[in-house]
Amino acid sequence: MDHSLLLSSIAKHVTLDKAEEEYLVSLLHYKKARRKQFVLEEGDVSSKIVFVTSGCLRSYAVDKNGTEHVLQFAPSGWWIVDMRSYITGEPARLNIDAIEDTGYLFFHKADFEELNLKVPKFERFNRILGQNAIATYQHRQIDNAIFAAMERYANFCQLYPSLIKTLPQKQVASYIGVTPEFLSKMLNTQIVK
Amino acid sequence: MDHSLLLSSIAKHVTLDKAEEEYLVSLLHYKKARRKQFVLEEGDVSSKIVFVTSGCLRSYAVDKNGTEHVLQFAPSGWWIVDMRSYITGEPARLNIDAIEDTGYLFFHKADFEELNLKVPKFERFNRILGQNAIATYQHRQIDNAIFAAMERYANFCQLYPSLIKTLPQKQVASYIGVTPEFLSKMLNTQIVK
DNA sequence: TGTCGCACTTAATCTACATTAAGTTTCTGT
DNA sequence: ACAGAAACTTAATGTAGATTAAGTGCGACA
Repeated sequence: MDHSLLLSSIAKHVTLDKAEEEYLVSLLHYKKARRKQFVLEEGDVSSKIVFVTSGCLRSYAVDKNGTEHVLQFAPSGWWIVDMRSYITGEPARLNIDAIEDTGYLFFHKADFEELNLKVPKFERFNRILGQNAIATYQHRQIDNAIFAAMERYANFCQLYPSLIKTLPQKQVASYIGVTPEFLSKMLNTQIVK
Repeated sequence: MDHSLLLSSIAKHVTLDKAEEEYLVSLLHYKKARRKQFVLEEGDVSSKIVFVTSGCLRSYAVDKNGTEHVLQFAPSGWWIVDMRSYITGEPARLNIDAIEDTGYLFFHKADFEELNLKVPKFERFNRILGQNAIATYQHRQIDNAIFAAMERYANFCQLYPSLIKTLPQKQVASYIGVTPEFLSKMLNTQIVK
């Protein structure tokens, strides 16, 4: 289990001392998920906070026809959780699974909360992380509200230049909110890029 | 200027002592906005964090045809900000204006940051507030992805039972992501509620 | 106290994107 | 190395919701 990515991501915002780092690391768990394996299934409680170290996870919701709608990709360095379920203990509405073989670190809820109480700098980090997440959600919401499918695709390419190369097209379609058929047509009809 | 709503909303999550409360209050400013007045205009920098005490604000983005898309309503007790602009100092993509005459408290960015550094309990409050906001954004995103317009309307009625009575229908239409014409037709065609 | 603007309605027409279906290609597991 | 399953494509048809346009009712301000 390699914590360096997590620690360096924390170090961008706060400076933990040796003891704090060791304490943090002592609460950390590591797991692997093979391609297509679930990290969280809709209906279960999201009782972990997950940080991806290798590979890629995705979160998605399923509509009444069974169609999947991707909300987020989490390549290495990203956090992922069903936040409502985490906070309230209600069953999750999101599924989280692995797009490719993935390694991830996680905190159990009780440990994460304790860490916030005992290490104020960690709480600061999480306050800042929360603000950044809000900024990201607001922008996604604006983009979805004011842009047509083609522009959302262009946005996606800019936002995830690395993912666009490795991700199956149908995952991208699901993220930008169109069917794979429509995305295919769009890309082969219009002169793009 | 009345801080009681803000203080009681903080008190739900952390217990500030007298000195901390006084310090917080000393950094607080109060303003009124008349109906239709801007609190933030697209292109300006969102350098305040706003907490509504009376009336109602809204945030919205404008598409290339000039159509407004409401992202959030902020009745009393709610916070509102263009978070990316607040964090980075970039120009805001959101407009924030008053739906009716509104009173609001706000922190300047420098004061808000200082308060977080000096009062760890305030930072805890903001960490929790951030988590709650993320939960809300995730749910809105799921709803938009998997529900049709009529279901989004029903959701809205459940989520904002007070607003649905006072808000002009066109604002509701803009929030749920349809035209006023289509919402009107939907409500008068289908047997609702 | 009237009128001007704005919220709301109705209805015809239009369009971005969905659905269905069938065929081709490219992975993936054994 | 091969079989089956995915991913991708193409194209015909379908539909939720947009656009345009015209008209009604009401609340605010001169």
